[in-house]
Amino acid sequence: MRVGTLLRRLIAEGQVTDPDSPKGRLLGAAARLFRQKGYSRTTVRDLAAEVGILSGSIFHHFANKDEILFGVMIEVVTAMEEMLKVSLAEATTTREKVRVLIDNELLFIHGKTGDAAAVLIYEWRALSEERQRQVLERRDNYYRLWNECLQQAHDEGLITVDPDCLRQLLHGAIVWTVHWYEADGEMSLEQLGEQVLNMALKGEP
Amino acid sequence: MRVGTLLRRLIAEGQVTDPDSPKGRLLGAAARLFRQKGYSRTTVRDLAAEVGILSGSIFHHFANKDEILFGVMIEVVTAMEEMLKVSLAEATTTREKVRVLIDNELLFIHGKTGDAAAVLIYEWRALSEERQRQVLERRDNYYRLWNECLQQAHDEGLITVDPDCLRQLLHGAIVWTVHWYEADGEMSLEQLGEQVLNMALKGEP
Amino acid sequence: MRVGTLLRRLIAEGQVTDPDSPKGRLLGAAARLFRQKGYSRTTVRDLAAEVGILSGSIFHHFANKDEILFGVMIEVVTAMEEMLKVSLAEATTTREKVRVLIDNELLFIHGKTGDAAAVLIYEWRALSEERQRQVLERRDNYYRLWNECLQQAHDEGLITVDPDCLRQLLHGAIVWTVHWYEADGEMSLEQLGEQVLNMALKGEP
Amino acid sequence: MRVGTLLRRLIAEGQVTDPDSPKGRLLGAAARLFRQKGYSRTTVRDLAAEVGILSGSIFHHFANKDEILFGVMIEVVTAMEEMLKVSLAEATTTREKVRVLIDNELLFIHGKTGDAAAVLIYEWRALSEERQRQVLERRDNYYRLWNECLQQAHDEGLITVDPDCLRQLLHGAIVWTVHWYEADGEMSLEQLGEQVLNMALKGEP
DNA sequence: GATGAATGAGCTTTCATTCAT
DNA sequence: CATGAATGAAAGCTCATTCAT
Repeated sequence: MRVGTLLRRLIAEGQVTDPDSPKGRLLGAAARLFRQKGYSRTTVRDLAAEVGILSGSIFHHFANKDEILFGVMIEVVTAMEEMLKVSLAEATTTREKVRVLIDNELLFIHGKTGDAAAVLIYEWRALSEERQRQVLERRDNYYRLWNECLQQAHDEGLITVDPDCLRQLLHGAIVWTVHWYEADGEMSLEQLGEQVLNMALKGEP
Repeated sequence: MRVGTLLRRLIAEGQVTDPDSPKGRLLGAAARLFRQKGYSRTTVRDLAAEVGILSGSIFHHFANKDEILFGVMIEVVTAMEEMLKVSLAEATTTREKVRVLIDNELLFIHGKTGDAAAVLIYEWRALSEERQRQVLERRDNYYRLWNECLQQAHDEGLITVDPDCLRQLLHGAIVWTVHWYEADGEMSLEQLGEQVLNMALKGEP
Repeated sequence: MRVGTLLRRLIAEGQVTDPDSPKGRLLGAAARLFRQKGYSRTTVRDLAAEVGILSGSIFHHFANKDEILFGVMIEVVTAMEEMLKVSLAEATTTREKVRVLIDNELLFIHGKTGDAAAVLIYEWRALSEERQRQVLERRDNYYRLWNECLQQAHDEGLITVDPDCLRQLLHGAIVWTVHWYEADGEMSLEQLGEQVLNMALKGEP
Repeated sequence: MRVGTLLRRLIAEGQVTDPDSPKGRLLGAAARLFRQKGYSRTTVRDLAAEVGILSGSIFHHFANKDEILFGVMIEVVTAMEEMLKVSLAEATTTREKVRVLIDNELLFIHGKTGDAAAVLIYEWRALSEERQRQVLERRDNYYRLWNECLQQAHDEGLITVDPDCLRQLLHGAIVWTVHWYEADGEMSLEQLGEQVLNMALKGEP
């Protein structure tokens, strides 16, 4: 399944905001600016200017700035989890599943949702504690999917190191690609996924 | 050589500020607070309170807030580079050298300089562009050391993937440990280093 | 005559808005909220919410917020004056008339119109100057009725102090009951009226 | 004892702010403006302009606008209570004491503290609930002095009505003078006090 | 009539920075 | 060197009012 297809479903379910609605355009601009300049250096006036409205109008859609950050984060983490579930269900072997873990994350980081994903990772401390808890719930669900999968790989001898430790190391390696990988460079996203998979799995084919 | 020994040398050379001087205490507090709350959410008053002076007095030591952030970053990046140089010189085999790359970075992230290292990584966008350039120079020197070393490992067949790509993946994996590795947990820093090394090098123990 | 009877007449005459009409319900809610929270701390949205419409719709009934405050004030001051006229006409002796002055005011402050009466007294400065003038006219008519009556009482030797001064003192004493008198407490409104009358008239039972 | 003498003592004790200090000048201006335009229609910019500083500087002296209102109120209620205590101690007969109750209040309403006294009375709802409690404590102390005194007058047959009710009626009559009494008019403040005393006490001189 | 998104001026508050003492 | 009051620009947010639907 393609990400686009899933997003349409999530929009229909109300879990993700339609990017063509005023609120959705605001979230998109927020993701872009928060990533570019950081949350606290982005003013609501910047945000408003980006979507062509006035600063006061923002507060028709969000109660405060924190809620915008929350919106960006919760929607992308939701989409990541849902997409991962669907993709894992489509994979047959454990090896394929591990590949799915990696590719799914790379897809969200370097696809259209890249800004939101980067914000989710790098603006964590800027979110109010109460809302951190809500995002955390979702993120834990997502991590659980990783853990189950890597545990299975460990049981089958595909990997030898502690699955929990490996998850964190891989996650770090993938997340960091935000800073250097260029989608339109020499290496395709698939090749990058393969490199990471190689790092994850000892021996092979 | 221990980090402490090196730092004393760098202090003597004026490349790093004596942490017992007023300016040094300020930098230490800045590193801690910038990491904890983020640069823009840390006020100059917070900083002053942390070291027991009043906000106005800070500007006897630094021209502005940006210069404080710069101070934190430039000193840690300098120390990381210098320490890496020394440690690499002490290593004999290429394998050992790769290990040194990893351990050196882990040491800076989880040792006494951890706060500054985290700030270097996560507050990059907060630094003014002109000073970013200055830090970048140093960081490029540091990366060059990694590249040379990994290139050699590649030439010797220790690693098979593109050294540049591997460097970034490893760097990401190591940097991310900031978020999950606990120095006083079950796993020692050395064991962690070994895990990363295993991930880096195909084949043997 | 009862207040209710008079109000029906005033509604028929168009001097007071029917409290069951949308506009009337708005005025009632405004009186309540303006008294409770004060005019400037009551938002047009609060008002709309109270009567179950949306904020924009308010401006079909009133040109602006100031006009709502004016509506509350002018209607209650009108009713107070009209009611006082009727009641004075029904009184025979001067003593009875003074009693009517007092009771009429107490009735408006502690009856159904209490909120509006309190707003009239305590939100004076919030009203635009131009509209203050209009309310002032009515209020002066009302005061004239007091003055005439107290002057008569003075001429008859019922009171000895300056009628104008006495009017203000009594008015103050009555208005302040807003803050402490409880209609469902031990003292009936009539007993309260008697206490005030005693204060007003020297001498006899 | 004169009010000025008492205020000097209270300033020395730190219970009242020196009106010549920056903070004191701010409180004076706040009392004036809050009375004139109402608390919520007075902006901190108005306040700053009134004392010739910039709006930001206000927050060196007060944490927020609410604290300014609190400052105005708590200082005047404190002074009223302290002044009343001293004056009551100087009075010999009960009749004199009742006169002191009245005169003290008139003095605060029409003297230099008049603005603050008016704010205390008319901006009550604008104060945050937590701080209302603190002012309430002081005000209750003040009312207790009234009650004790009027109770004594009742025991001695000077007054016949319920002391508690009388206190409220008198208080209302006095407070309302804010709206009509002019210190530079025909009637002196002493004459006004006498009128109120006459209203309070049956029988006479 | 009612809606509700948008407006835009204006609010309180924050904060890096300055400077006379 | 340290102080701390003052600065002033800019922040997040509020809210009466408008208007196309």
